[in-house]
Amino acid sequence: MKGISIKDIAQQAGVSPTTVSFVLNGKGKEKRISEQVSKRIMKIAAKLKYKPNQLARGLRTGKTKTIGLIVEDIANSFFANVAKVVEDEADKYGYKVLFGSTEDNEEKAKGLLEVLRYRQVDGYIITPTLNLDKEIASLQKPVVLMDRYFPNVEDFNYVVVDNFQGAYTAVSHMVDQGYKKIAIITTSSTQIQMQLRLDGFVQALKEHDLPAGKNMIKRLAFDLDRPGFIQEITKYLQHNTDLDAIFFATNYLGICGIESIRGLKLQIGKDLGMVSFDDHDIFRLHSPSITCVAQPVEEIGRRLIQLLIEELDNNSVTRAHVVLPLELRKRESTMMRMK
Amino acid sequence: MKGISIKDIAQQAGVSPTTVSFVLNGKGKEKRISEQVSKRIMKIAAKLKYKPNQLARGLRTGKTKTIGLIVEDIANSFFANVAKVVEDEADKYGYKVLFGSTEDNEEKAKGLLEVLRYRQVDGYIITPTLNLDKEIASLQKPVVLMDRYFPNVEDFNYVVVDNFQGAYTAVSHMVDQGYKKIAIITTSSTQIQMQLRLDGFVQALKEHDLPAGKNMIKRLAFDLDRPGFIQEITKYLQHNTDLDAIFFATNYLGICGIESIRGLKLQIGKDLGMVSFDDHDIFRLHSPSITCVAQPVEEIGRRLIQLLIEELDNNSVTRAHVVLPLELRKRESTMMRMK
DNA sequence: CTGAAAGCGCTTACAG
DNA sequence: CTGAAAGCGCTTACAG
Repeated sequence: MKGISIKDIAQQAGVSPTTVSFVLNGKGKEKRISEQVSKRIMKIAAKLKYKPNQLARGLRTGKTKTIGLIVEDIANSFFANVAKVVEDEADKYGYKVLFGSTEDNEEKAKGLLEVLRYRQVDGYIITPTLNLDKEIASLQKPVVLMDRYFPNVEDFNYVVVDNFQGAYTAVSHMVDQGYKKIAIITTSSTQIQMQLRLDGFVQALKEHDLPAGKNMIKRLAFDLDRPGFIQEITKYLQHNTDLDAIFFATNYLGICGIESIRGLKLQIGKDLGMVSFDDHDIFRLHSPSITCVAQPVEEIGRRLIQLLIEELDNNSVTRAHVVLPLELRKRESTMMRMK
Repeated sequence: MKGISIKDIAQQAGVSPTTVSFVLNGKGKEKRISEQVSKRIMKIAAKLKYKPNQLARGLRTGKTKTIGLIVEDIANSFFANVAKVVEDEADKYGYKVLFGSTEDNEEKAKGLLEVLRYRQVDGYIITPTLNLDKEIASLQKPVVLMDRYFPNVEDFNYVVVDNFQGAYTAVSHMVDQGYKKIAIITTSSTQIQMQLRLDGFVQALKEHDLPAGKNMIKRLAFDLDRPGFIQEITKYLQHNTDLDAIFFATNYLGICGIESIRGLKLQIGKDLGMVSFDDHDIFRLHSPSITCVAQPVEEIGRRLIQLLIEELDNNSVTRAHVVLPLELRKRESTMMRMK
């Protein structure tokens, strides 16, 4: 059970632990340890397969080389894909990732922050829930927000996508394709990313002089389960038979939307056009395939780590607000309008 | 930056750090600390929002309350879903999860083990790559394997599914549905879980007196990317036009299979039946929907943590080999045979 | 060129 | 009933 410690090496090399520490941390030259001694120490360390105890090091230095990643739901493909990139990128800098899912629940998020805090993580990547700004501000460590941010708080780094532009682009594309009565199905969340998607939707309708009244906007409680979403969407579609296209504000709404529309025996693209926010394997493979505005997952992950590492390494406190564009992926669900 | 330590509380309470430690660890009674003192300490700790430094505690006790989770690919929906359950379950016992993806690459896996080891994780859940048994055996901490195991090594706990039965069931179902020339598309991996799926496939064919020759088995290099898989599958199908059904041995092969078959303008279910190992949102939503044998993700996650915690808490060293059944989900891809 | 010593924040065996 | 002290394995300011 007991591992090799610096003491063991010191003993075998006939020097002090101090010297071993210097050499192993590459400070041999700086501290003017003789070549001989350095080599001897290195050799012994290698032979014994010495691995520094990160706990002890962390306790002493205050650095754990660990990043806390808080997402909404690690099982959701968007977050899982970002997590993968984050993991890879963090690894390049010697950091490991502790993760947790909030389910977008405030209390769960606070619990996660608390746990990560007393595990002394060096920095955080956080998909915040509502009202989490105070908690985050008290973290005293580098933080980068993802997916959403606090519109009233300038003081956090973040990497998000241009939700307004994404929604606007999606809806304009539908208009170009000949759809005229376009509704949005979104969640009841008042968070900024959802608000901006709604704003982009409304703006696009207005600019094209299309009806943008209340019944073109359907908000669903975001704590429903899949059958609940499907039921609600189905009901809405049944009561609004004059619609000719739907913009779904998240990928899971889009997926539930497909099931709802098919349940009603309507043909996607022909009877009812659709675009979803956020891509998903399903959208590419479904027939008809589903048009979407896709998030640049790779770049999101890379920028998150890049910002975090910058602050971690340089101790610089630059505030960066990164807003990445979305990409419209035109597919069959908006290509089959019979006009 | 500096947090509240046990010393601060001791000072304010006018007692020693020892006493504070006893009280805060619920050993007040056992150590016969007076009610008065205990209450005073608790109150001060609460007021100061004291959080024990896990690093220091870990250094002293050798326990970090951290589990290392090594999967093949956290972005793959199966592993992402298991990770979610593992996270939730671990949380119930006060454990956090450090994760990493191996890409089924031996060297990457070894690197991960090394990192987790010197971060002193208390236990491991590992999706092993080939030849990782020596490394794992040297871990000196509780380990539970998932998804696959080492057939020659009895000494590890594991939670897997009954791959043989799953493949056998899938193929038998196809036979029942009237398909007669059934091929398997699998990877070139020689790992046990893939071998058993192949064995189950062959066994089912033999029992039904169906051709089970070499050209009914297509193995693909597992390091191909998506277009590579699609190209290879397409080529295989073009050269074997007499097949009437395919069993795909993993969900990503199934997904690529859908694309390949559609690229060839064949109708799934009618021209070519298909079943995939492992369910996926896509299979449920695709039209036609895709029959699969599904893994019990929830139960896998629960059993993994249960086994690990058992060993962690009781220090018991029971060897448990859990083999869970798969569930055949009959869908349209095996329902449309014209006979 | 090298080392003794202090200290990070805990826990626990020992002493009284 | 309570506390002084040692120690987990490191790093680093200080001394020589």
